[in-house]
Amino acid sequence: MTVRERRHLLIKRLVQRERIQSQEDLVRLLEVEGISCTQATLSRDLRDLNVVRRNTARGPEYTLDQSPVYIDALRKVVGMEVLNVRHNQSLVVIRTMQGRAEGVAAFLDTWNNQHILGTVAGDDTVFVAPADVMKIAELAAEIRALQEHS
Amino acid sequence: MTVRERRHLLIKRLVQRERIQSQEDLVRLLEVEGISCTQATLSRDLRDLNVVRRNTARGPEYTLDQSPVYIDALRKVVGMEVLNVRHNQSLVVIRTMQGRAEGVAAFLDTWNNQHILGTVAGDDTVFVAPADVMKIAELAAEIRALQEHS
DNA sequence: GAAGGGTTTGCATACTTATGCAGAACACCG
DNA sequence: CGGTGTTCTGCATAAGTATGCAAACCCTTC
Repeated sequence: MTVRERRHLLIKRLVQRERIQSQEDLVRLLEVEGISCTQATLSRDLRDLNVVRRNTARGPEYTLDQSPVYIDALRKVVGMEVLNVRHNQSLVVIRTMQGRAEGVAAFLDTWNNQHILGTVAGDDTVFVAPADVMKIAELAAEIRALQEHS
Repeated sequence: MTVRERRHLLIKRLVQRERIQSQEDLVRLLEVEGISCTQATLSRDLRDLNVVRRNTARGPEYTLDQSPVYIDALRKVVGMEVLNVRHNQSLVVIRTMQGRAEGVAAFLDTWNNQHILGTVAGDDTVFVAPADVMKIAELAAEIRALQEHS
């Protein structure tokens, strides 16, 4: 294991456990752990490690960028709840497990898919309004694709 | 609607549709849309709107910070799949809907909860190893709390 | 519509992060 | 080992972001 790899491991740990508000903060924390490097190196490390600087109520804070992880897990879970996906000329209708429609709709709403205008959920049925009725088959296919990941 | 609110709406739209690599980029895009302001104002807006600068393969890029949204949606969905949560002195055992254990475990793994050491999933059962057996009741309670959101 | 109090903004600049470049460290080979 | 190509790092500094302060703006109330 190279110096760089060891440093990366430690950065990942620190970033999850400590509140790090700047790269200089991190330089100091690493120093305490016996690893020394400059801010310039960390700038590159953080880029490579996919660490983002988010703005929390308590000021800036570096954290691992987890959205890609979350969305994958979500797809997995949601995919299992979807029983079938059908559509007519203007609406996609999703049948889900009993009581799961709301959860599936919540996912679709945050999915941020440009083809989705909006959703409404009953108990085991979700209506999805397409942004463009001409692309409705395409949208249905994208939703069906969710099932393939489960 | 105030100038500020209008600008915020537009920022949210732009940030989703365009590739914005710096606040100066955004100043220019807003200008095109007929809204003019300085970088300083945007710095404050982006903080307030919870926009983060992530490092993509194509360089820095501003996007809405969606992890809090995703995690909420996830909790909602996962909460519904959990039937009950019990524990002994060293393990938390979650019973889920048939076939849902894997999804629940995937969530727990990405949940990034310090009390969780690891998980294994069967078909309708998840075993959760606590980081510290002394805090196991606490961990079980946190997992149970997931159900309350659904 | 003037006074008063809170909010928003731009300016100037402090602070923070990113990067070109040159040298150091490393890895691979003969 | 010694040579050679690659990766990594620090330095100096460019590029980008945040912020104190004063002025502008925007409500409310009279």
